[in-house]
Amino acid sequence: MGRRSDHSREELYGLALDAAERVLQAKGPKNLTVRKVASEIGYSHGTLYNIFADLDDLIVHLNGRTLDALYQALKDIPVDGGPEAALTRLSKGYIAFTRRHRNRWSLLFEHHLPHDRKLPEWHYEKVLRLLALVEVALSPLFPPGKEKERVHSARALWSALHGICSLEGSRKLATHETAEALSESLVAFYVGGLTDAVRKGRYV
Amino acid sequence: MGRRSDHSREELYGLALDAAERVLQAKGPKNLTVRKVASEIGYSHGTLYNIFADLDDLIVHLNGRTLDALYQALKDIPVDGGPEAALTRLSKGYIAFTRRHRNRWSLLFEHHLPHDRKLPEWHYEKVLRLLALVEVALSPLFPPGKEKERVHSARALWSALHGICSLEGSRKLATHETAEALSESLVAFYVGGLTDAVRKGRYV
DNA sequence: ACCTGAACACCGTTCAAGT
DNA sequence: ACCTGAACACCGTTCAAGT
Repeated sequence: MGRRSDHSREELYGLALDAAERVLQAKGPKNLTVRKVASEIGYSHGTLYNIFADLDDLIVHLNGRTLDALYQALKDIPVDGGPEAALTRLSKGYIAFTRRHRNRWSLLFEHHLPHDRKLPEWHYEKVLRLLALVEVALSPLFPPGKEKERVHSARALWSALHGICSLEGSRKLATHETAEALSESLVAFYVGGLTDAVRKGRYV
Repeated sequence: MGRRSDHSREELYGLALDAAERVLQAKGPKNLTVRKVASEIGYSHGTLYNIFADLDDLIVHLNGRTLDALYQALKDIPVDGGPEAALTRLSKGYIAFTRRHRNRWSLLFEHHLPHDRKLPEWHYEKVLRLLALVEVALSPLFPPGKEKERVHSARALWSALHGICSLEGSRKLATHETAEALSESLVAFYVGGLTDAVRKGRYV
């Protein structure tokens, strides 16, 4: 056969990732295959290798879109009313996203590149943009000069929330505490302890 | 061909899981295949289906062993010196385990059964046994009658620690905070806030 | 009763051949 | 320049056939 040029390279890129998201959402990570994505967009499987280096590369780009979608879901959440209120709202938004997009969110964290390959720089930028939202929510607790401590707390809370959603989704926690309940108390006690430490001048 | 009975069914079960752990540790989850495990123990791949229902079933049993190994690694950690000290020691033990057995630990949490299948009861018992260690460490903070609140806190801390180790292992946190540092401050502030709340009679 | 290996329906990846 | 599909080296799973 040969060139069809029904779609430009950019269109094909978008179509492929749209199709990949549909397959992922409907059939789960195990069924996200090069061949299914190709057939979904009406091209042969070989064509996908013109757009992506391989399946790992396709997934990395798909995960980039998931990070963008997560940012869009969280970026307009108000951060007034103090750290605890702000972080509780952020957590609820995050939890809602993981529930609505369970498979996309799972793939984001459960897909691993081979050890000799690294994620592109833009992946980390997308993550940092999300972490910045947590840092803003925490900022009332950290005076200028304590940026490193604020970053540290944002990482800790982000990781903790990740773990809560991860175990809820995988149903491996052996009980039925909701992610909301766990994160709410975690945020409350963590911010409580942090506030107290800050008052005494003890950071991290 | 036919029966060899070089090994009893029980021996075969143990040999297969030993081999699976070796393959997993050396080559990662993606290379943990029925055929590689079978060839590792010198049997044809068909034989594994006499011992396990399928690959998922083999992995569930392998994960059971990982939970046992984790329990063995944590069960003798002293819980004296107060909740913060005890939880810090538990966290360090947990983190060390995830580092030493990265692939086994990843498979434990990243393997998912199809939606219509559920984990065996003994899996949850093994998880509960681990959570009980956290509950014991927390017990000085919870008087009799507050068991539900203690369970809740143990779940929250366990999930949070899981998230910290998970993101560290996957290198998706975009920074180089160690799991030790994150968990140490998390435990300190969480226990600090919890202690304060308890003093004021406010649980969960 | 247990074990084998052919057979089947899938994979990811490559690449000569076509337009 | 782009696209196809055969080819290859793998998978998981089943099961008739052998001992």
